[in-house]
Amino acid sequence: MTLRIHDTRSKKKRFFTPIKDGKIGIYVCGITPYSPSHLGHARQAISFDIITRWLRKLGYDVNYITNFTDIDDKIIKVANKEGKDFLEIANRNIKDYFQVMDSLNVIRADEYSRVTETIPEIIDMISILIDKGNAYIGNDGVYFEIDTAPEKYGQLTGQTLEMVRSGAGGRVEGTGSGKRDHRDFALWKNAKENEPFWESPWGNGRPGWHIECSAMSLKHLGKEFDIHGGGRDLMFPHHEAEIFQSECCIGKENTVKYWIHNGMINVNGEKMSKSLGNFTTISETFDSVQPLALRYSLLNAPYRQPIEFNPSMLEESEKHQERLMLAYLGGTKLTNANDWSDYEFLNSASESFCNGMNDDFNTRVAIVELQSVVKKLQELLSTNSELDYISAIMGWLNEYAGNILGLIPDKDIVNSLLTKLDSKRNEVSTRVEDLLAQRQEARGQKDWDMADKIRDELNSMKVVIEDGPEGPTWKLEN
RNA sequence: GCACGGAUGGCAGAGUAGCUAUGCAAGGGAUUGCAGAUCCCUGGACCUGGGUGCAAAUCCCGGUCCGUGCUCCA
Repeated sequence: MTLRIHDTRSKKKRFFTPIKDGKIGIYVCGITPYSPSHLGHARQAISFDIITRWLRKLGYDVNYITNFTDIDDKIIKVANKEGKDFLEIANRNIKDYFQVMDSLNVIRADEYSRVTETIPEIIDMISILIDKGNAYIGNDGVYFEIDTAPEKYGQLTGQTLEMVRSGAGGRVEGTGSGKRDHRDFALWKNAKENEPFWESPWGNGRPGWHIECSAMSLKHLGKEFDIHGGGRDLMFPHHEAEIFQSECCIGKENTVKYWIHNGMINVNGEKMSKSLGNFTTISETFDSVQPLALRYSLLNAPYRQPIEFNPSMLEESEKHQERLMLAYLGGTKLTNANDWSDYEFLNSASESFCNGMNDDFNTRVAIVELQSVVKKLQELLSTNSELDYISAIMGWLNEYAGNILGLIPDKDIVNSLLTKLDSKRNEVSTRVEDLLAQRQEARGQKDWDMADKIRDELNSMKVVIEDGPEGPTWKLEN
């Protein structure tokens, strides 16, 4: 089965073929770093992390570019409020972004382009648009004139000029500013007092919201590239504005081959967003859940579906992720990872997994396969037999749960986890074995009160007892 | 209002025509003194009204409800 991708522009799943053989350019709209990252950002980052991981797995040479919009009204607002430089605010939040995304096992993009480092390219692009007659200079900035390319309206959202012209639900902003038409959008905003600015042929100012992505994708990926991504909420106006700017500037249509949009995170049926104030930051979430469990829960639905966020969904993921880790650590202790091609069960799991991923990156289908493989591993571990099979499963897990889904931490972390567990275990081992022997004696005499008392004591040492057919075993709570 | 998308068991969530999704939760069983972990089994769903088909959760039309976008947003 070959890869199919749902393309927002054509509104259907299309078989994927790159523009250039073997190479893929992908640009994803990043964040405006005016506050710490919330779960919506995690969903976006993880969605495209999975997409690039899978494209690479398919053998493509992927160039993954994303950005920080590090100058913007909201950043300025926060900066003024705190009496700090706008870049200090941006950098602080970018630092937070990297920190949480690293712990979510998001592989870093090849480039994190920044608006403040792309000003010359942005100015070039605006100049071209003015020269070509697509943009005009208003009294407070430069604007793109929609009427110069009306056929490009509604490319992603299906809206027509007339619809928006006629009312937009009564929420049309007055032209007010230097705009000729309320649908025109700013390419360059003249600086007001006490605002950061850059020099330009049109006076001191800064870029409008949409132009930076057109300029940055052009700068890093060229005039045409394969995939442009971002959150669903960016379809309009942001991505449609990009289509206007890029296509008019470059003089070509369809400069992006596939448009990919990830779904939103909902809270009580409503989109999580900064403006509604119903957001949970990623680092907050880590107080109650392991980072990889959060990752798991975000992969538990296909990237385009909305995800309803609530505590029980996190609990369930935590359970699954813990089960995966316990089984994985158990296997790691016993044997090394190995090739799995001799095992029919694992081959068919791979096949279903890959079919799911090739069907527009359906991680939910992939996770079902993962669950069945983990179950198999638990089964083998509980009987402690078939080491060859276990090592084949470990190989499978490294590839699919690790490299593709990113649910297994780095080898170093796994090893340190194991040694940490071991050393802790050694620390308490003598004492535990001693108590355990006493408990066994009590149990032999059917002195259940005594036995349970000892068990309570062990529990208070964070030691969990599991009585089995071959006597009790114990482990440390993490 | 307009555009786009969605409606599946208690919950989460796959599935574009015919065959058990899956997981969590629930119930039963194995194991156990109890507990836990693990294993086995069970029940339970396709918003609504029409249509097409031998056959529809799946395709078509109408309705209802919900979400997103139309304003900053991942």
